[in-house]
Amino acid sequence: MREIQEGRWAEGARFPSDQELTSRLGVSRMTVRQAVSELVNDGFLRRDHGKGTFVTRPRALRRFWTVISFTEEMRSRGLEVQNKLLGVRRVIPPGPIRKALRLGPGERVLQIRRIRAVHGQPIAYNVSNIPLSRCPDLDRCDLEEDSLYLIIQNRYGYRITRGDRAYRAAKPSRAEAALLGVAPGDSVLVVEGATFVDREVPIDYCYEVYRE
Amino acid sequence: MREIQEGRWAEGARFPSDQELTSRLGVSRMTVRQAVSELVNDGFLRRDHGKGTFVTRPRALRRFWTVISFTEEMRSRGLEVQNKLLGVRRVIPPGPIRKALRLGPGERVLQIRRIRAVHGQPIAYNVSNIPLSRCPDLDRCDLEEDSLYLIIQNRYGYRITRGDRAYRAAKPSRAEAALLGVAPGDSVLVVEGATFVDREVPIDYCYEVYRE
DNA sequence: TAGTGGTCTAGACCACAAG
DNA sequence: TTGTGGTCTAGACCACTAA
Repeated sequence: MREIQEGRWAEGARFPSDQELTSRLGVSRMTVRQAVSELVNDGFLRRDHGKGTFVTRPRALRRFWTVISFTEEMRSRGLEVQNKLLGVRRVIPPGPIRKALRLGPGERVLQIRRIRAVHGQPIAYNVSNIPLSRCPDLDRCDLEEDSLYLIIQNRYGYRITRGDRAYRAAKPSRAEAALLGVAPGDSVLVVEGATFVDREVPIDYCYEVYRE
Repeated sequence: MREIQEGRWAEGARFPSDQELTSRLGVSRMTVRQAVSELVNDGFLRRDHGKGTFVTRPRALRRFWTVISFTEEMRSRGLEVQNKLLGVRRVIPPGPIRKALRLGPGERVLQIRRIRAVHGQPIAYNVSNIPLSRCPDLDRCDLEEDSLYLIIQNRYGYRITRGDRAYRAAKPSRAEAALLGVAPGDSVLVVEGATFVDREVPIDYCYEVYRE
C-alpha cells in the first residue's frame, strides 16, 4: 500500500486527512499513517496536531547555518546535542592561527575545548579560538549550554557571514582517539578554518575532529 | 511507550525480538515496532528480515566523502541524485581560479556546469573547473551519469585528500535563480573552493549555489 | 520447521486546534 | 463540539533465514 505519491500538490495545500484516505483507499488507518509517515520523513508533508497534514516544499539540503554550526546541523536532523566543556583558557595563539585571525603579536584568544555528543555518544572534538579583543569577557558566558555562534551574534551583536573550512581524512592523535572513543588507527574527519563576521572580520578559528 | 532506550549494548549484539519485547513489556507488537523503528532511524539498531534486530554503532554524522562530494552526501541520506549537464567547455580560467589551481598563464581547464536534482527538484547549481593537464580527455567521460570525483579517482588514479570550502549566504544572480527555481530575492548558500589530490595538488575548483 | 521481521486490520482513547 | 493527528491494542498473514 504505497501508492500515495507526490502528485504536484501546491505548496501549503491541505493533504487529505487520515480518515479521508482510510475510506477513500479502503485501507486501515495504521496503513495510511505509515505511508504518510514516509512522505513526512522525506520532507514532502508536514503534520500539525489538531490542524491537519500539509504539503511542504522538500526541506533545503544545505543551509548556511547547518554547514557552519555543528549544533544547528544536528538540530536540523532532529538530534539533540550535548556540549561537554573540557577547558577554557586565555592563550596567545600559535602563528598560523594568529595569522588567520589577523591578530597582533601579543593579542590573546579564548581557547574553548569541547566534546560534542549526540544521544550520549561522543561525535566530535572541537577547539575554538576567539579573539578576546572582539568578544571581551566571553568566558563569563554559559558556554556549555548553547551554541557558541548564537552567543557571538546575540551578546556581541555580530552577524556571521562566512565560514572557511578545510576538510581532510586523517588519523587521530592518541588524545583525540581517547576522547572520541575510537581506535588510534581509525580514520577521522578533521575540519579546520575561520569564521567571519560583518566586513570579513575573523571571529573564530576552529579545529574539529569527527568520528568517522 | 517509549521507555526502550539504549542501555550500552555491545556493537553487533542481538536485540530482543519483537515477540520477546511484546511479552516482556506487556505492550502490543505495533507499539514495540514503532519504538524500535525510531532507534533504527536514529542509527542505533539494524533490522535484518528473517534474522533479527542487531545493535549497530550510530552512523557517523560527517565523513570526508559526504562533506566533499554532493553525490555522496545525498546518497548517504538515502536520496537519489540526478545530474543534468548544462555545458562542458575547455576554457582559460579567470585569475583567481587559475591561482587556486596553481596553473600557468595559458593552461586550460574543463569547465563543467551542472544542475543537481533530488526527487526531480533542482537543489544546486554547480560549476567545476578541472585542469586538463591533470585530467586529459576528461570530456570524453560520461559526466552526467556519475560522481565526478569517482571518475577522477578511478580513471586517473588520483586519491582525493583534502577539500577547501568557503560558505556564505548570498542572493542568487538572475540566471542562478532561474536555474534553481527560486525568487531572485531569496537567500541561497554559495560554496566555493578547491579540492586536492595526493601531495596537495589542486584538481578542481568548484563553485556551487544551493537552494536554501 | 521454527523464529524472525514486514505488513495490515478494525477498532479505541487521547491531546490539540478552531469555530 | 467537531475534526485533526498521536498513540495503542490484539490479533492476522506473509516473506525471509537458518537449522
